[in-house]
Amino acid sequence: MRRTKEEAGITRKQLLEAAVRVFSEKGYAATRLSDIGEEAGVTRGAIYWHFGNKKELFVALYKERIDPFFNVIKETLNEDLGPLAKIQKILTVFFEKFQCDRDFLANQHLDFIEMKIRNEIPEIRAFMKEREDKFFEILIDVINEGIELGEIRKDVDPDAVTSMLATLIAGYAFLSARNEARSFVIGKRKEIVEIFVAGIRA
Amino acid sequence: MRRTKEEAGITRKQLLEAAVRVFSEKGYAATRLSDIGEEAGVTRGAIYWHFGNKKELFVALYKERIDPFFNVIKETLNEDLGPLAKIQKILTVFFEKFQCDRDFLANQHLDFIEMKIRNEIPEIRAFMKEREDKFFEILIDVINEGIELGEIRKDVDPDAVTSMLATLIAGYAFLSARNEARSFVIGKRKEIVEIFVAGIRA
DNA sequence: TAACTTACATACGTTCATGTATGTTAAAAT
DNA sequence: ATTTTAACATACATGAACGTATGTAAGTTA
Repeated sequence: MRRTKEEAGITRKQLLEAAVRVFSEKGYAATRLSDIGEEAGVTRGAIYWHFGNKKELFVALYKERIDPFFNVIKETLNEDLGPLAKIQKILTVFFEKFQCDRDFLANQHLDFIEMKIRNEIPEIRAFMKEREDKFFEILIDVINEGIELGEIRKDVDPDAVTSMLATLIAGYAFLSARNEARSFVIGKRKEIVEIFVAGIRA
Repeated sequence: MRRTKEEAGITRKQLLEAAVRVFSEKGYAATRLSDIGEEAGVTRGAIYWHFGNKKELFVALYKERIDPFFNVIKETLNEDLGPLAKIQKILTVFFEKFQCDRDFLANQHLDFIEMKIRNEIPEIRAFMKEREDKFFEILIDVINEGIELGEIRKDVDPDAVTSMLATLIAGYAFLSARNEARSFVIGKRKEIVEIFVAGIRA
């Protein structure tokens, strides 16, 4: 039964992918390691071999998945666009990701779950905070730039704009995750972005 | 040990109150009925007597708690205000409630939990959808009124405004629930409302 | 090719929460 | 006053999931 290193790597990946699906469907506490094993076509033995235990599987998963999430922002910021257009695009891209990329959605769902077990795994807390802080920092810079260029109202608080962006993303993610058989909120993403932009445009 | 009917009613209430606290702290799967019992100063026996089992306890709790939630909106809508001011106030009241009223936040937390166990309890789904649909209907009317009165831009989609409102509420609730040691998003609620209103004002 | 190790599978023990069955006491009912 | 029953507490049975210990066959190294 002994697999090659390459094959073992594949199993590991399959386990992580299975874990995203099961965790995001059932939540952390309610998923059994046997569920994940079945999804991946192996037994729990494989999980204990690769990750040690349930908690560490989750942490590994979380760390692996969260960076691509933030990279969406980085990529958008590197494009050749004005500050306001960048802000607009970030929201748009996020919303579209939530709608199209089911894996991405499941990933965000993990964040909700993580909320619950955050107390159990303080390690994740710091990990997440670091990235969020950086995200906020960069966005505030962009908004300030927009204000200087006269694209964004001078009387808005950059912190507030960033906060609102975070609120919209979190809210949309939550409503998407509920997936209330195409709740019509999901269909209005373009218009929501428009209203947001109208609210800060100079 | 036999209590009077009055005393039994009190125990029931205390059980529900304990349940909100424990469920919202630990999540559905991770809370033990003994936890709730301890919080309420009784044993699990009392829970089984009053509610039958864990699932039905949650359903009872959810149904009892969700109506006051929507009543916040109703009350605001009955006030003597213009359409735009009503919309603004609804958001403001929600945000303030989330910040000040811990019980209110806990209720919203129940909604997060419900999301995950929804498949197990289809009964709740219809219950919730009914109320949300009504909420949306009323709001759309208010927005249309605002458009007719010239308070709100003629070119915004009332559905979109309502969706955005729901998104902001869900997002703010989520970020409040995370309670990231007063994440500064929470402090920007006034400004977020202002930006939203600016985005739809005629 | 023999010895060793990897990558799992299988079997086992233990914990722990649920639900149920039964016990108990005091309030209602008669 | 006695009987009944409501409102729990206690004890128990069941099962599920975790983690661990052990088995094992195939790769890897010497």
